[in-house]
Amino acid sequence: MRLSTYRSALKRLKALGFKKVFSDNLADAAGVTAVQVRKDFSMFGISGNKRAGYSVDELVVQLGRVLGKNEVQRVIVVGAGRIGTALVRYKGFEGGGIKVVAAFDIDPAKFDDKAEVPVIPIDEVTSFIRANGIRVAMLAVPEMAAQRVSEILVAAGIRGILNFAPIGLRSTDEVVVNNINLEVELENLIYFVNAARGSADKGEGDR
Amino acid sequence: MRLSTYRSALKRLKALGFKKVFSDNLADAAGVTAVQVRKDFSMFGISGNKRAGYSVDELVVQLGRVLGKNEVQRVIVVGAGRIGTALVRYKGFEGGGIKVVAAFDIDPAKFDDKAEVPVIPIDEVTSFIRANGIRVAMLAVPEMAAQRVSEILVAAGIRGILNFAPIGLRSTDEVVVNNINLEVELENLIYFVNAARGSADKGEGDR
DNA sequence: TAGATTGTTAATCGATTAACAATC
DNA sequence: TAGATTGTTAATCGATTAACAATC
Repeated sequence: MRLSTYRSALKRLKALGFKKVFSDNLADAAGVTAVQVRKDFSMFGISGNKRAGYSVDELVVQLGRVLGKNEVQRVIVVGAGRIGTALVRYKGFEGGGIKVVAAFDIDPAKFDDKAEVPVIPIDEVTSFIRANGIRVAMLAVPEMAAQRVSEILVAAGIRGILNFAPIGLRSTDEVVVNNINLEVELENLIYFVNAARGSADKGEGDR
Repeated sequence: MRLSTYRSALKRLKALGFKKVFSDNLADAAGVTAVQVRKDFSMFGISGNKRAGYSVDELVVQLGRVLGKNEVQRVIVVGAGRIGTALVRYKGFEGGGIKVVAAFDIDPAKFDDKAEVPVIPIDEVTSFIRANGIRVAMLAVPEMAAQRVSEILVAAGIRGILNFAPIGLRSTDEVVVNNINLEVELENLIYFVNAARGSADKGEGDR
């Protein structure tokens, strides 16, 4: 599913002043081929104009529709360590209709009720999720805690987890998990770099 | 290329006390099927024992060999903001033969020569890369700077970039790029969560 | 031996690409 | 009209899975 990637690329093209885009502009910006763009769009009923490509503004709306961007998505961050804090402050979410509404931690030294994004005791995460109808969480707790915390989140009603703990959590019927394991990503990259060094193999960085 | 994922899963199993693993242990831990594990292994000439699976210690060595883990990989972090700092301090790299040797930033307030991982002026990144033969960098600078900085890195000799800036950099003959766009990852997850809500569709988090 | 497991060959599935018709 | 572009059908490619032989 590359629609989010297209949306991200489209925002950049729009910032550059594009009013219309052709499938190969988007392909370039997203790192795929023009045919892939058109095929992906047609699968979601997004269509352009034969000779004039796609209107940027219309495309923003159409991608937003498919991706459920009509309303702001409220998410929480669990674990207010360095990665958790970076996620709370991440600028890239702001323009994208994603709002981090709270962070949770076990360490009292990190609690902060007054902050723009409050840091709340982890004990209160279940009631917070229920009271606010939160469905998506970013998980940035230590490896040891990840499994247990994720179970608590799912029990409370979380249906999607973006997991930064270095332990592959599994998607189930109840929850969709997207794992980002930084060591795996970096190690994989190093593998391709080394492979490229030896052979004339070009190699591409995963995903 | 899932070998890094297997290696990560294997380390966890080892920590749990496993001396031997079967392909389905690894499959479980890595989130794939047992046949995929065996096929992947056989493609890289990694073999086990018919009735006794794989010796954990031997497998560690064999995966290490393929992944080039005989020597410590030295990497740099470019951009010492919140994400950059989180990467510098990331615990998960330590056990994995990856060492962050320096961070770079443009802001003098962040410079720190004495730190365990020094923060060095970005002006010195080219000479540092050349002097130390660094080949891999993690890029965590603002979107605006990402393209330009990446060109500087490649010119200096970097051959692999793990890019956290929200702009898709392209792999070329000179450099392998692995992009991690947090907004795209999260938005994609939200899409699957919403899809699962409506239909009985289960959905899986990309990659 | 019977059962469990690896490793491989062939079949299936899904995704990408090639080719091209439609049309602005 | 000619040329550029979309959208789709069919062909290709690669990856996953099914089936099973080998063997500890």
